[in-house]
Amino acid sequence: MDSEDRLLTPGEVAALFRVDPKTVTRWAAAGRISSIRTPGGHRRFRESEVKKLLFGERGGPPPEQP
Amino acid sequence: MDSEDRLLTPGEVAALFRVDPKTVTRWAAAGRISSIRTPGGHRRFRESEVKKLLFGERGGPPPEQP
DNA sequence: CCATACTAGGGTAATTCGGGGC
DNA sequence: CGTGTCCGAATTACCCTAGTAT
Repeated sequence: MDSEDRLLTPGEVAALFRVDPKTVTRWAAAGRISSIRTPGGHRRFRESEVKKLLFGERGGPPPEQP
Repeated sequence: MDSEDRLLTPGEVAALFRVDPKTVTRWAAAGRISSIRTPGGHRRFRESEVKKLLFGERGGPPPEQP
């Protein structure tokens, strides 16, 4: 019952996708990924959303639910 | 109808935004978030205010309204 | 009153933001 | 069209000690 969506920083997401943090920011600006902004203007991304995109939602996601 | 504004500590708010507790304190100092001070000088934040900022953007707020 | 966890404050390093151009 | 890199500016993260909260 862990429905807690951890928030990741642009650098974290960029490291997962092997891209530049700036590219992640572009995805958020293009609306391709949900983004939460801090009062300071920095973006945070949901780990669930990122993981879903990482697996392309197709091919065979890791069965984390025995 | 829950008008109960629970008070959160800087650490709680920081965990929600995935930032450092010091950063939350800085937001209060900058007037970006309402802060209540304890007689000792520690800050407390309203859960309603924090959640409003958390979902101020778009993403998918879980409406827990049974 | 004692003990533990957390917070305030200042200062410095790292990261992120925004736009522009290739 | 999308990505990586440049710049300057802003925001955030981690270091420390002392005081507060429970």
